[in-house]
Amino acid sequence: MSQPTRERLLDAAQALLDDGGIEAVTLREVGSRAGVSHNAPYKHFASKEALLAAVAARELRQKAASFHGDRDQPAAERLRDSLHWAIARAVAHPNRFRLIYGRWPTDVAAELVRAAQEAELALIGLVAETQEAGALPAGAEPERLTAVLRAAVQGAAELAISGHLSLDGRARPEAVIDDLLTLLRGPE
Amino acid sequence: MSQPTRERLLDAAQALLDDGGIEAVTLREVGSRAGVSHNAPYKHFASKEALLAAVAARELRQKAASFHGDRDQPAAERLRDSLHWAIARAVAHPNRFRLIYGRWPTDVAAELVRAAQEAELALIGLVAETQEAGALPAGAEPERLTAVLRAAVQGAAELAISGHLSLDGRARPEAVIDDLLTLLRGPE
DNA sequence: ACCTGAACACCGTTCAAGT
DNA sequence: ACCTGAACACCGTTCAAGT
Repeated sequence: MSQPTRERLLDAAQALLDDGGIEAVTLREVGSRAGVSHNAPYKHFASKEALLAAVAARELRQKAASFHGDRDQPAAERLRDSLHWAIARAVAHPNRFRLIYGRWPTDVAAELVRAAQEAELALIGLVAETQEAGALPAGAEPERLTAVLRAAVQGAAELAISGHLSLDGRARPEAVIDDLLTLLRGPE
Repeated sequence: MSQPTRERLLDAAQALLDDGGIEAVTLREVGSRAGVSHNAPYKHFASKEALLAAVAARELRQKAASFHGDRDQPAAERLRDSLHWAIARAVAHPNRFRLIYGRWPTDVAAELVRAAQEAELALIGLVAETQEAGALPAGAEPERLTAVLRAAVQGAAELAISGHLSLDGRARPEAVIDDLLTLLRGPE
């Protein structure tokens, strides 16, 4: 109750999103759960879409903040942990994942990309370290190698969430990433 | 006009989806474009969701049908073409792509997975052929190698569509797949 | 500065009725 | 078998008004 209304609105929207998907997020229910009327959100957000964009941006910032890892661990392990963490997060909160990468007007999409930049740069650094440690091909540009890993993580997470990862539905998305890392490490 | 109403409803829904995203698909507009009333769709589909599921299934079947390729080409080229085609299709019709892999009740999701099985099996066969041709690691199980490639394709397409593929937005998703294929081919 | 209640246009769905 | 028009509950958004 001591939280400001804006934060309570964000929390309520996120909880509704997690529980019932995007169509469960109505301003009337958001307002009700935050203890205000159904149009009080308009005093804090320009529209329902702006409220959802704030939820998405908050999730992206939290993702970026978790990309530091133990400095004691080898780079290859930290990289693997980071990629696994991203997948676990997507599987744990699939509707947030869908929200972030869903359909947005261009200006909102640009803001979300900006919120993801910190995590992207941290990942590129981790990939470069792993290359130096000999656990990834040294010849490849870190940016391009990172793009390959990010695409695999994104796709494995989305296929797992939607049930398309394997025909029997038993394949685990983390195993796909482990296979990729093993294959990239090479035969030697 | 000679088309049955059911087909006209599907076409109208797909056109609205392509043009304005999922929120532009209203039964009133679908009916109007198909030349019927706003609730005539209920005589052909149980709900709006069932109509959208039929649009998604149709798109998936078309995807499967395009996975044969020229028998004259080497397997590695056919594989690369198939993966590029899947990405190009997603970029050309991003809202159909989002619809297919979006949030569905479990029974609908299962039906969509079934509609994608044919394409999945064809891809596994193509990967196995490419392994035999020496353009992919021979030691890996074709199913697991296919899962890696599918995840990368899915993720590269989604990141490209949402603008998250690269910070400057100039990276192309097809290049990510080419990089992956080159890396997997190995240093020899 | 922040909130409320009424109102408006729009939507998915149901239902009784029509051919 | 296929379709229509009215009706219902619900939604995002706007607006005048209140503290």
